[in-house]
Amino acid sequence: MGYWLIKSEPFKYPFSKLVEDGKTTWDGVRNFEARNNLRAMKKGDYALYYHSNEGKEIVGVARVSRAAYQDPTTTEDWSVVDFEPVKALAQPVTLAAIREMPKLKDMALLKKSRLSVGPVTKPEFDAILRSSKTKL
DNA sequence: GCCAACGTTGGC
DNA sequence: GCCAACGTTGGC
Repeated sequence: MGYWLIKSEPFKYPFSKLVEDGKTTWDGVRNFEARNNLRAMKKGDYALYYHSNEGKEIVGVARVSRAAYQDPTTTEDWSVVDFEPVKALAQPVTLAAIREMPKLKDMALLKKSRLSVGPVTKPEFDAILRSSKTKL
C-alpha cells in the first residue's frame, strides 16, 4: 500500500468537486518527478489532498481508482491517474500545523515545496489523519 | 556537458 | 502582487 500527497489549487479543482464528481482524472502533470510518482502509484493507494495557494491545508483523502496511463490530453510522454474521493478530513491540517509537528518535518511537501505529486510515508500519513481527527 | 535565461509554482 | 526557489530549455 502506497501513500501520496497531491496538490490542487482550490479555485481550479477543490476536493469538494472531487466528492461531487465521484472521480477525476489527474491530468496536466508536466514535471518529471511528479510524473514518476504518478507512475509508481497502484490502484488502491491513498493520497492526501492538499489545497495550495488558497487554504494551504490538507483537506481530504483520495484513492487511486486507476493506475497510470497515457495522458489523453497530449501525445507526449506524460501520464495520468484516476482518483476517487475517500473522505474529507474532519479538521483540515494546515501547512503551518505540519511545520510544527516534529514527526512531519521531513515530508516531501516541506522539502520539495514545488512538487505537485509527492510520496508520503505511512507514519506521516497516520500522523496527519490523527491530527485531523479523522478515521478512514 | 555547462550554465544563463526563462517560466512556473507557491508561500507570504 | 511580489519574489524566492527551482525545474527546464537552449546556446555554446
